Amino acid sequence: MISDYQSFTADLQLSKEDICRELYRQNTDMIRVKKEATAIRSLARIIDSTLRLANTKGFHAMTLRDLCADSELSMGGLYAYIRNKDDLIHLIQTHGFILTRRTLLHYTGAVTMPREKLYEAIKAHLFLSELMRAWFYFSYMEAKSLPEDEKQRAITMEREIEGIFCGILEAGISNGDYRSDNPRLLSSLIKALLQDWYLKRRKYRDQQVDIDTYATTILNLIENHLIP
Amino acid sequence: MISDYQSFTADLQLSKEDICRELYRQNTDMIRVKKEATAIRSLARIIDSTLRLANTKGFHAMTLRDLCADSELSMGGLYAYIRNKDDLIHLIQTHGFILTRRTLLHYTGAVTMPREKLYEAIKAHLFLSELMRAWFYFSYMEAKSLPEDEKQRAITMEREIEGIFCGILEAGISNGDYRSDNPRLLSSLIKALLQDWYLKRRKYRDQQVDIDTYATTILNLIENHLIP
DNA sequence: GTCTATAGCATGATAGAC
DNA sequence: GTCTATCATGCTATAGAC
Repeated sequence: MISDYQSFTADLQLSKEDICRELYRQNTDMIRVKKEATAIRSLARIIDSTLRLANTKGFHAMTLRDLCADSELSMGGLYAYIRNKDDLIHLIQTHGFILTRRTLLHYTGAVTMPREKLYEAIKAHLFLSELMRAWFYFSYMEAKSLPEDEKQRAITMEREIEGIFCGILEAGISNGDYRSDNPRLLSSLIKALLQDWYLKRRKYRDQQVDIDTYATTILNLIENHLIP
Repeated sequence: MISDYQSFTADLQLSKEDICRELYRQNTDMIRVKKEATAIRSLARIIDSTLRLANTKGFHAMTLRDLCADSELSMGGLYAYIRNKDDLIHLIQTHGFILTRRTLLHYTGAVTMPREKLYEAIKAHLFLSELMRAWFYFSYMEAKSLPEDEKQRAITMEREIEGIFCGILEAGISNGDYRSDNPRLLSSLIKALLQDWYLKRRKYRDQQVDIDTYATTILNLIENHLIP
């Protein structure tokens, strides 16, 4: 169970290194660097820089020269890790998918009561998107210009997440916690609210709304609607 | 007062031509075509094509050759209307601002009771974004890569809209219609829900949720929260 | 007022030295 | 394993014919 954002951050051994190791091993075909240690270090830098630059000017507007400058690699060096610009997208998306799937399932799997579970799912998604804001932002903003296979992967992931929320609402309706309503529509609305947190992060910072307040506000909004 | 989407569409004389005429007259410095009638016709085509292409592949990825092909102008012809690619953004943004401001003020100005006014504002925004979906989508997605002055204009417009909703909620709280709460945060959440309608249009089409249902769902969500 | 042709430049990608 | 140097492409923007 998650108590608040502080404890979540401590809990989740974010260990970017672990994920980069997995990334490296999954992509030995396109990565031509054989020494794992250096490869992992470079991959982390490449992903980091790409996310930063792409989120500022857009992925297409970001040139590979920009990326090389920011990640402190040469053009030749970069091309040891990717075959072309689209491979960058693949690396980044895979990296985010692994972490998101792992985290959401872990935290919602630990609870069974619908109301409690809804709160856990909201917090897990929100907190994760806070920690990985750059990835969530990238993934949302570049979705429309992804290569076709990546687009499909992204849609599947989206459905999976909305399915989690929808399942919780359905369970709550059938066990009488919630009144009868359209769970699919409501889970879409919850998702929209969760997304606004990382899409319009600055707005909430200006309003001095903190993440725990945001989580409870969403929960209250939904519960006041579903519990007469 | 707006009754439903059908009547709204009929009401609003969308007359793109009127707006293009205004656009033309406001931008005689950069438009080198002197015959108003042809200029207006071309402007409408240019804006239309730009929105379509930019929303598919992104504004930066859209080349001016793409645009010329789609709008049936030559490169030289196009450059009679703009000085550079950024001028396209200016045209499009101005065009949307004029229409949005005009519509929202018109429909919310006609009502005074907060609860009624909230419903009108939700409908006006939602219906407008449905009619002008391409513009709203463009404006949201390209916001981060706008030239600095355009970015400021966009932020001002955003604030104006959120201010309208916030004002309504505050009025409702102080006249006792709503219980006391954080109106600024709530108006941000309302905005997020309104945005999801045009950002994820396909999702709601797949769910077979129509626009009038969406409007009442948002209203109910907020009222169930604010009216105990 | 609109066209075709082209200048000038920045980009993605590669070859080959170290 | 990483670098510098270079190629081919495709872009924005303009010049000049009609």
